[in-house]
Amino acid sequence: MTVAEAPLPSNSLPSKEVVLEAAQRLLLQYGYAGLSMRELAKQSGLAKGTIYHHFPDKRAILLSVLERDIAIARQHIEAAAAGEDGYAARLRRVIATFFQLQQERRLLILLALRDAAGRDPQVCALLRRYRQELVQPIAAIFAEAIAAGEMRPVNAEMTAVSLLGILQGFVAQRMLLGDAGIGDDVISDDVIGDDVIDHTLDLLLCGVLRPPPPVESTSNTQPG
Amino acid sequence: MTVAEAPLPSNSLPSKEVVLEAAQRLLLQYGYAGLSMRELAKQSGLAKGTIYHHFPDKRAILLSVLERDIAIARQHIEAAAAGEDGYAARLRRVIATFFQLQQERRLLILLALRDAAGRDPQVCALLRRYRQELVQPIAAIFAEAIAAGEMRPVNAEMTAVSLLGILQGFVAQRMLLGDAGIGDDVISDDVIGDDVIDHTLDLLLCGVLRPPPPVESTSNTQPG
Amino acid sequence: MTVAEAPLPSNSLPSKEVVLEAAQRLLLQYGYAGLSMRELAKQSGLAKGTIYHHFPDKRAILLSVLERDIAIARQHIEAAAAGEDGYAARLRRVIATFFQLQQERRLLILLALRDAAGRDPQVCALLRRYRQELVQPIAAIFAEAIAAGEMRPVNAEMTAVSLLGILQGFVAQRMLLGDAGIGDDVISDDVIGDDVIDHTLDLLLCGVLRPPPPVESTSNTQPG
Amino acid sequence: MTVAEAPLPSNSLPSKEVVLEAAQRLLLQYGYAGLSMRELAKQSGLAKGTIYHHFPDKRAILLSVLERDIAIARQHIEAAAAGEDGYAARLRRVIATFFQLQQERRLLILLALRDAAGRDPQVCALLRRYRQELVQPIAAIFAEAIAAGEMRPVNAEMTAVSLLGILQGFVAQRMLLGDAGIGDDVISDDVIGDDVIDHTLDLLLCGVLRPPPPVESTSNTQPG
DNA sequence: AATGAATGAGTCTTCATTCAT
DNA sequence: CATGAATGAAGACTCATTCAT
Repeated sequence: MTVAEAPLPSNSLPSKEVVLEAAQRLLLQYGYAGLSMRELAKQSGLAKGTIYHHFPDKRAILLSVLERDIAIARQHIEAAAAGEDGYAARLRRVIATFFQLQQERRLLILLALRDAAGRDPQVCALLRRYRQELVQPIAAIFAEAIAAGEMRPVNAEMTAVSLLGILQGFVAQRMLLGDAGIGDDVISDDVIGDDVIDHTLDLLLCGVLRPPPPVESTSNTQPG
Repeated sequence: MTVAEAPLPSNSLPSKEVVLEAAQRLLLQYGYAGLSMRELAKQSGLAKGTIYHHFPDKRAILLSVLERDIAIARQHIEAAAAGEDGYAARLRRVIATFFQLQQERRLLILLALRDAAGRDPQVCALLRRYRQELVQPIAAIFAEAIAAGEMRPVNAEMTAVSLLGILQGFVAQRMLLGDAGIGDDVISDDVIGDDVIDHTLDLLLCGVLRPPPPVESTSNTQPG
Repeated sequence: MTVAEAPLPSNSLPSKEVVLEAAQRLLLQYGYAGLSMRELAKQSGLAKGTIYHHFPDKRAILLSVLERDIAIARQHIEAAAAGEDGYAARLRRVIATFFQLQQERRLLILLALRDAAGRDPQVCALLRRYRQELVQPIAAIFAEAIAAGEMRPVNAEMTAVSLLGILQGFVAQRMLLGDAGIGDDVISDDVIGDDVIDHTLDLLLCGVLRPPPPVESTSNTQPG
Repeated sequence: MTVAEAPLPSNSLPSKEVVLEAAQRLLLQYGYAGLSMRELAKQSGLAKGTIYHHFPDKRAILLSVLERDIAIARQHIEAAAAGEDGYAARLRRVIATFFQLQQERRLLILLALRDAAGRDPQVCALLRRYRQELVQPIAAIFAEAIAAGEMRPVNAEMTAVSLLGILQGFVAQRMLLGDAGIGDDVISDDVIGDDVIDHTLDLLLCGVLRPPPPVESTSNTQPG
């Protein structure tokens, strides 16, 4: 433990990181109000007091976890949204990345974090930032495509929010249907399959309506 | 206070209902783990012991609230989804009803209820039922429309889940952006406007892609 | 315990009183900061939670103890200060009463209570009231005597404060010199003797200076 | 910060002194039980561990503060009590010095220190010594004056204790009445005025009783 | 049906203290 | 001489729940 720390980088994470890792897992399972410092200490392998050496209080831990998640999520989503290939391909990457993040890092679901978050303005602000940093790169794709004349002039931001809603909906459904229960210790490995990705992209691009019979007009199918 | 309360049976709700009303509000604000029996008693105007006369424990209260919400939600959504008019009109009613329910009854958001729900199989089962009872009537619309040849042969259930996801996404966004914070005492009265409803229906029906030039073939618009 | 509560009035004190009794003893021993709710519960024979059923928090217990002490102290001191006999006799009663209160009820020493009291404006206010209610009846004696021409025109209130200071000084000395230590479980029974009372009254009345060569008799000025 | 601090040895007090200074302030504010090593470290500008380099434990800090206070107090009071001038003048110096010490050094009030002092025999012994070293030089004045026939044969030690009690009483009153609260950060600068000093000396010397109808002059017995 | 006193395990947090560096 | 990570007991206080009335 004291000698040659280099070869064991995974074992000797700085305590602060260990706490954050455990905290994210527990937050996911029990929510903020249900997160017990005692349990967090146990799972971190540290004494209760030690946690308070690194964080002033429970709330600060939530904020730190959120901050970290925001950074990771933005980085991945932005990378997925970028690219010079077609808009459909970029959207597909975003969708796949979202599901993958959910499985690998268990991030984002924190979007749904509502306990106590509801009362704390600082947490609310972070969640808003969180959402904004996800919405923006996706909205940018739509805006570009619309400008390029490849998409209809829909509201780019609303559309991005809609896409994120769809994705979140599938994630929630999977967690709910998971046989082991939400946030179980044993994380079910079943990824959200390609069928869901295909469906989502297809729906987003084309909608549900029959493509208009290419010969005559069907102009009145559009509402509003 | 004790005498002559009989003549007002309609005004003084049965205690059980009073508790459920208060419980729903508190669950919305603080989540399950954050729901305190003491606070529930105070808000119900009853003694703590009295609550235990009506419910065996805290979990039973959650279950009752969920049951009640399920009934109300199903009833409204089913009514909105029914009708002999066009599919677009029925979908529009569903969308509007969802947002309205959210504002009037504050239901549904419980979909996102995650604390302790994660550990309790009975609560999980209820949430699954909840979701199913919302998805089904919506999926039925899609199935009908597809059978009638008015919609493309998409996966009806996935599409219904997608629609619910979009709706939930907008609700979450509104709560997050509300200046008063999530679950605040003063519930912001701003409904989700017609623009959101229009956008959602339009996106769902038509997708984002440019409609193919109505003269020639549009076979290559579908991705994959 | 349930039947015939009358014959055991000392055993079946209402819990609130039991807590206050124990709290006063512990406050005396350890001060406010040193008062442990756990210890208080143990000494009260109640569970920790039960105490919080009767008092909202630790501070409220201090306030209640102070309130009770104020009432008792005022009542005794006022009774001692009243009377139609000579001023010296009344002062002597006040002095004796103060020492007796100290021994029997262990009150007043709370005058010296300084921990956390220092920070809490409400506690400070109570202590000021405490002091005022002791000072006033004593100062009244001096004021009367001065008006009657039986005492020199000294500042009555300052003189009362001075007398209380002397008394407090002897009490502090006795506690400090007590072989068992301050606030020990075994309360030393040695009262502050008549010699101290005599000394105090003599000093207060006559001062230390040699009386000017007496021309006439002044025999009745000296108590005893 | 680490380099070249040597040339300022007078400005950067030895750490031990810094700790004692901070400790005295905090003891005054919060008492012993309320003194937190964390806060002490912060106010000392040192790490918690460093404090334990200078003192074995918290109790030792209290003892050191007391020792230092005793030395300072004795030195000042003895100097004030000494002198070849009249007894009244020497007493007046003692009284003024006491109040001044209280304001400048905030010492002595520790006399009232009761937390944990009550349980620790060593601390009790120190407090007894403290008191003794204050009482003795004052009692000596009385003893001398009595021997010289300038004062009545009162009990010199009891009288000294009485005087200290009066002084302490005024100090307590000032702290209690101070608008800023006991031990506040902003120490109110208002000294106890000359009126209090005059009153105290007058009362001590002459008592409250009417001086017997003066045949000859006794003008020089009254101070001021 | 309703109450409020009572409980003990639980909450988050701070404590004084140790120790390797 | 100095640090900061670490600790486990203790701090005040809340929890869901029980029960006699």
